[in-house]
Amino acid sequence: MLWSRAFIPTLREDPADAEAVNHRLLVRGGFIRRLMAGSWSMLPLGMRVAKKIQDVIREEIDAIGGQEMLLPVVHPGEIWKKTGRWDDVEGILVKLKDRRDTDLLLAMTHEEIFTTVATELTSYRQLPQLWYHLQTKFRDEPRPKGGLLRVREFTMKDSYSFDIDPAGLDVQFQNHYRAYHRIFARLGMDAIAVHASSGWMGGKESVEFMVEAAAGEDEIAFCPACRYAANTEKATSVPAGVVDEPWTGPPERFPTPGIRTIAELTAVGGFASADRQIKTLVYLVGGTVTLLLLRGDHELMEQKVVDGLGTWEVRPARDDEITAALGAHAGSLGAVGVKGLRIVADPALRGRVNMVTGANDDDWHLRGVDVDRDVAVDTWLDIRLVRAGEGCPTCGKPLEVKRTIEVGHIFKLGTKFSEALGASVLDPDGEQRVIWMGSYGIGVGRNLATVVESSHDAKGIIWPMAIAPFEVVVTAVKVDDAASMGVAGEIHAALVASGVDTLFDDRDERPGVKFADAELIGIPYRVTVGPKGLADGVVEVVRRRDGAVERIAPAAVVAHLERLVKAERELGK
RNA sequence: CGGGCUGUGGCGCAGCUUGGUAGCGCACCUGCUUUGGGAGCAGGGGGUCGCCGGUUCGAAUCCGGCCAGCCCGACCA
Repeated sequence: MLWSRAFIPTLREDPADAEAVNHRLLVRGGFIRRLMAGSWSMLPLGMRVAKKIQDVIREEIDAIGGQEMLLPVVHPGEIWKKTGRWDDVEGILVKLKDRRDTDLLLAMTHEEIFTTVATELTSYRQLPQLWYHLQTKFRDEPRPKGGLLRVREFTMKDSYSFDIDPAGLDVQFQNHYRAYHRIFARLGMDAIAVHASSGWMGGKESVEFMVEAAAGEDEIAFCPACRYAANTEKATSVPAGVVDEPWTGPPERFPTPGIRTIAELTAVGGFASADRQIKTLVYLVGGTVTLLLLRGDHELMEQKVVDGLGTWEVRPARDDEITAALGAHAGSLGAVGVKGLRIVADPALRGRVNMVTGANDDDWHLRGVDVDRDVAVDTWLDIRLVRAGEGCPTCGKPLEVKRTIEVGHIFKLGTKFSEALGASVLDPDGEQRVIWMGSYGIGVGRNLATVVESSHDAKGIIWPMAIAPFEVVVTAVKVDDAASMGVAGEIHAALVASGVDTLFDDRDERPGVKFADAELIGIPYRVTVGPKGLADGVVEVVRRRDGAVERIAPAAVVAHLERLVKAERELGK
């Protein structure tokens, strides 16, 4: 490929609206352009990388028995009504109508349609099956951001497994678990598998694959000692214990004029450190006013409430709802003596005595509260956000909390979709058996972006060989020097002939421009050909990763690069 | 959905307070000189100033509404 003929619109300056590294570098390097919020055009360079990522994914999914298909991106609403998701995922699901006024939707995922295809399965002899496609999804995210990290329209590889029983599902799930690790390794990323909340997928068990990155939106708890890892939506930990000073009598009221926060209360009297307070949050859970109790220094993880109480309708109560329920304002709330409201308490409060909490009377608090004695807890439920430094739930060593990007997610779906859509087979005994399903997703663009987030420097992107848009760029320093253009052209042709993906920078630009562009777009090796080097009988091979330079005879350079490129392509395999 | 900010050639920005000929840098085109880390000189092309309405003799500028985008939060495989 001649650079002079290629459409690679690099920008000298960062786009003004770009914050995330991948956003800055992919736009500046001419890989992508924005059409609207959360919607990006893939330019030639971006498409080259995306294709290579897709090829890696195909190879690994094919290797575990996947069969590629392509399912439609516009679905009839009818099928989604059968599984309940037409109504359940209100918001990000885009609905439309055709000319006959039929309800349609834009696919945000493909469980319904793969399951519809699977209704043709009739016998256990046909199982297991593993089907996948690489297809567009559209999710009307409330807030697209971070370049390619959170978008509305994107390409995803999603695979779906079909088995006669849970044991078969386990096998396919494990196969994906291993295939996903291989995929991320080949993309040059170190992915951590974590237990996750399944969200609206409604599965029984799910594992997310997370890559550490500052631009990430998820946090995971991670134990360096035993490798325990979980999304903080689900992670548990052993908080440092607190030794309570004994208190025998009943709770005692004390005045706290103007005190509204945990921090302010710690200063009153010196007996109410945050870990000796009970934090009382008022929520509406499934329409019911619910008190959520936490240790004063702990934070609520709402997703745990959603998962633990089994409803998506979870929101903080409004001020008027709070005063109607408890007769006081936020800042003076407590659960002592409260009747008729659901009370959910975090286990870190269990057995605690001599605690401080609000008296449900503005400007008054209670001390000497014995949780088990004084609070009518309906449900003990872990609703606490894990923090760095707390004990690992499996080995007790201190946990780390890392900011990460979710690059893949695998779900054990069970029989939810097959039951709703009637996908079943006859077993050896002639009995009708509902098919056990799993679904497994990897976002192509998000992975592309995550590689950039984790592999770049001040000059630009550093692509791993496996997915670099080009593997080598041959840079002619002086295009009106016939000798060096001749040598550069020969090297380019020979590299292409030997199967190396090579770009020939034949543009009539100053060397500085050419070097800067090559570094920005992140090509792993640059061969610099110019009169100065040729006078010494050499060309230069510069490695993008660390800038290492080798001076080498033109006649030897092609074989040398071919060896380097082919070795690096295999990294991670 | 709440808070903050921004919309002016392809990109980055000034001009708006105090209404009166739309400007700068980069990029682009032509010529000459230059050429191993984002060149110099000269000439040139390109803008409904986000949209609609209002005020005014006159609006990029003032007022109102709307739209779009970014950041924080809520939300969210």
